[in-house]
Amino acid sequence: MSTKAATQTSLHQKILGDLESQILSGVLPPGARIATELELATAYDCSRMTVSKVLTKLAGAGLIERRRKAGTFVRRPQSQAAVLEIHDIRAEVLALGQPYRFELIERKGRRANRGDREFLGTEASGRVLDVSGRHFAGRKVFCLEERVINLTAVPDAETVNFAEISPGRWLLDTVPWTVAEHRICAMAADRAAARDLAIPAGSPCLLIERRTWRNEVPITHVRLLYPGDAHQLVAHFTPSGR
Amino acid sequence: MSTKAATQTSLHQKILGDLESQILSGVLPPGARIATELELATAYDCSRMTVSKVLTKLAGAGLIERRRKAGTFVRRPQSQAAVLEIHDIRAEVLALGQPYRFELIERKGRRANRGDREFLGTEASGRVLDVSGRHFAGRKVFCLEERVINLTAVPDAETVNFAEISPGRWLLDTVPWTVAEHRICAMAADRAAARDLAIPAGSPCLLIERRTWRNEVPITHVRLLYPGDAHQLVAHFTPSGR
DNA sequence: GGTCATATTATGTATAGTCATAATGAGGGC
DNA sequence: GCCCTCATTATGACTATACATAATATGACC
Repeated sequence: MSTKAATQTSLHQKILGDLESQILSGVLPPGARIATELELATAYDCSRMTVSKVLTKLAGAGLIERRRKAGTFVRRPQSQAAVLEIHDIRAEVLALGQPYRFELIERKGRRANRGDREFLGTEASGRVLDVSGRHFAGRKVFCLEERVINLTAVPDAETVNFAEISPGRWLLDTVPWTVAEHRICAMAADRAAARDLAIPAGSPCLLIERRTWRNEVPITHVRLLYPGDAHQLVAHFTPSGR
Repeated sequence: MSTKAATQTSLHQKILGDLESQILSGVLPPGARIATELELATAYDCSRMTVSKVLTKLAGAGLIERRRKAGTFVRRPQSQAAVLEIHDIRAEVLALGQPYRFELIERKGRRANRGDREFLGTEASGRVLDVSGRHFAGRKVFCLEERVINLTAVPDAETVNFAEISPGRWLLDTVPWTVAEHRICAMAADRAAARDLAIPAGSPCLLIERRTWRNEVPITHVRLLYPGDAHQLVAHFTPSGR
């Protein structure tokens, strides 16, 4: 149609913004039917492709639902999903303006036992590496780490000196994960944990368990224990992905 | 899997899958330059638009970075981000196969005080509504809720009977949020909380604080206290958004 | 009046081009 | 050498079109 005067914001951005704000402001309530691609295309005086791309993006962000023949509908906000950023511990400590240090407590290779098998799956007769250590922020213990590494998947781990580089950091650089599962809960520090964290036994702690895979192959299982109120996870959410 | 629909996966999906696995498997390491759109288009014998859409999607997912003239590069996995699903408490309890009940403890309107002001911002002289209650799973207390609702933004809340519908559910249906911020930490139950949760004082609890806005306007601030080990947050992550 | 085939409609995928924009690199003038 | 200009290049935005696919609406037939 019109050889558009490309101003600062692209038409794509404009349509996206318009629809987004209409949905979020309630002008288009959940369940409402949005104009068809063709109607929007004529309304904005552009081609259907442009509108289609915008709607595809909104659908990907979960704001709308598209059904062939039926049309496009505003989705009811259902399961609230928040993007939780899990930072590298070293970066997190440095961001607080404190000096970082990792201290290795123990490190030993062994055969996988019954407990590991649940994570490692059926083909579970291989060796694993136990690594535990403490992350320090200044003089205070920031977090306690207990890790099991699947040596079948990551044989190189056997020869790494984890006193120099924390296992989390090394793994992240060496074998990036493709799938991760986190479990977060509160628990009381048992005697051993209390000693390592230098807090009273029974104090509340935040436990983050993370299991990571790389292409279906289990890589590592880590338990991070943070002393109670000292640590906070912060998750931020804005709909439609940015 | 062998349904009629699955006979031909779209070219879009194929290219996306190919690139994704090449990046995740390390064939294309971080920093590596990906073939140009035109090269990929000829390689897959398709138009540049198709390749471009795939790359746009991968860029949106944060797997790659695109720079004009320079080309497209594999991004170094940086801040690990996990998608944390925060479910509706009622749905969560029902999913456990337990009967759900919400019990209102207290409800009272008042003027915003200094503590609220931090959240409500400068224009803070309005009224707020304090609501507290308990979510039950069967006979056990599932979670304790303390909420502050900004009555300036949601005047209707004043007349709702929260003994019938939990404030969280009502707000979700009435004023969907556009931005939410979560803070998660562990803390010991104080005497009042211990009484309401029917657990010993000092037991570890998981505290989730959530503040939500709708178009820059603060809506509500809620503290959810879960008895320690009873509750787990589960976050799952797969790169490139599905 | 109920069932099946068909037309219609709206989205989904893909093409082959145009023009715009940003960054790089090469050459020219001082 | 250094700065500036200009051509090159790869992505970015968009068009107009085509055909595929899924779901609904319609109508013929028994």
